[in-house]
Amino acid sequence: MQKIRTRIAPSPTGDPHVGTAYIALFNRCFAHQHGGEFILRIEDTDQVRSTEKSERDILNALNWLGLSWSEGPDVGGRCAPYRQSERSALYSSEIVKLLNSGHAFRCFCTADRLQELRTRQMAEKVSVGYDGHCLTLTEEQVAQKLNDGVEHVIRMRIPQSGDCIFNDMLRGEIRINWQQIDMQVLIKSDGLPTYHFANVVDDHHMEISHVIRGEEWINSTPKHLLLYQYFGWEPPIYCHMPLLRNTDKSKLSKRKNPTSIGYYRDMGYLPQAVVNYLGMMGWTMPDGREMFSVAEMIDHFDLTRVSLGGPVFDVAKLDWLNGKYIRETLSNDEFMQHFAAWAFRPDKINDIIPLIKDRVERFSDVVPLAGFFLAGLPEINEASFDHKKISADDSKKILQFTLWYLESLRKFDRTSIEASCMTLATHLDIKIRDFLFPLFVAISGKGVSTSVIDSMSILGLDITRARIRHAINVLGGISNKAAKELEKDFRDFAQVAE
RNA sequence: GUCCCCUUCGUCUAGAGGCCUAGGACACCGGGUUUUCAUCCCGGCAACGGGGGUUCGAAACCCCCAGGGGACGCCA
Repeated sequence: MQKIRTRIAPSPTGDPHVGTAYIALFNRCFAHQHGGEFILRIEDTDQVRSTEKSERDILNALNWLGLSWSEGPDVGGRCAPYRQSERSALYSSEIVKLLNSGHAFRCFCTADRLQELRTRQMAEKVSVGYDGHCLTLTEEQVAQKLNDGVEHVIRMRIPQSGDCIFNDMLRGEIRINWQQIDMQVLIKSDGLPTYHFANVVDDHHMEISHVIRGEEWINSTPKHLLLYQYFGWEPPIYCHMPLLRNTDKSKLSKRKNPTSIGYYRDMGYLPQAVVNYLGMMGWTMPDGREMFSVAEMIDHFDLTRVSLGGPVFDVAKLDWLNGKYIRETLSNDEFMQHFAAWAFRPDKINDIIPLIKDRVERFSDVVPLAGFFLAGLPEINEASFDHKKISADDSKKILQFTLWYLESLRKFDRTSIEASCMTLATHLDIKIRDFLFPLFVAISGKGVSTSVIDSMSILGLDITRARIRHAINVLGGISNKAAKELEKDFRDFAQVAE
């Protein structure tokens, strides 16, 4: 039997997401249970959004959770490189095969034409997709355009009729009509492959035997299968996992939930508790045990026993589990060590000391002054926001705008946070000291504390976001209607600011 | 809108046609232990989306409907 190899293929375009960890966990368990290998590949074909920092953060986060891999960009391996941006030569040589066999074609359509086409299809209520315009080009026309250096992409051909039938490990037979499938772009005009192309080429060359991924990919599986067929390669076995959900059942998102693994680390969760919790999303130990390690999970794992209803990520249950781990698995000594390592991270403490030193007369002043750096959500209520100039509604608006603005920052540091607050205060025509008041309350729990801008940069975006959101909720939250108006306001402002 | 996937307590889930009067856990409520609180222990509340079949028998199999979710990018 072929060796089992699975992979996690994150895209370094944002914070390390718990959904990534969830899929990584199941891939790793499946591979290891069968004596196979679990590898990590970075899918950074989006030049605009991919960042080195994000890649670093994702690797760190997965390592923190103990979800290690045997091959990857950091550890190498026989299929190196493991970063798609370093595999361009391979994609270039592979795409030529499809071009030569006629399974792929060059498309010179402009973004404008495509947009117009999409709009028309929407209006006519037919399914949207590429109309095959460039398929009619003669060889001479194509040669001419290439000669003229016209920007273009490469698309794949799709059968006109019939069904694509494939088997999903969990869901059985899935049948999708080819007419539903668009002539997917394989190579973008920047010369880099799209996910669909790079993914298939790499999975083949990296000998991936089982593709375990989120169910959001079901509809594009026909394209992937077709590529395997065009190349004459044997496709992997597919397994589409259910998606983690918000409380309202929508796909887990940072707008509604803390989704960053960094948040759980900074809030003082134990990595083994977080992984354990992810392991009980869609899966249970055969004996019903709820507390188990990854090693125990691997011993008893059965991928086909995954249940398909999208599990709601319930922080309350995670809290219970984490408490259980702290109480039942840590000795007093281990508790001390873990707590100290968490609370006194040198980088963090080094930044905090200068903020409090001038304000301290005795060491006993430190906790009242800096305790909020180590706390979760501050204990605040509506009255905490009483202010002679800033109303509760003003506070909500300031908090929400700040949150949106901070989330759009490429870099979350002192300087950019300060600049953001200044810009927003000016725009809202509020004095900066008044503007910062609700932020002081949201972040430190009090109207007076160490510099709130420094505090936010030390706490990091994950915790800052959670506290600001908590403050908005304490103030009664924002109704859908109000949110719409605020969003419009903010968009107008953001345009001016740019 | 089109297509695809899904559907057991509020939430995570057990359930492979008779062991189901549907089990466990979180949350919630009540009680006990504890100088308080928490922990811990005991108890309670609470679900098979609806309708048709198949079968001696359906939570489980089939069909229809409804609801939820996802996809429809030169994002992944």
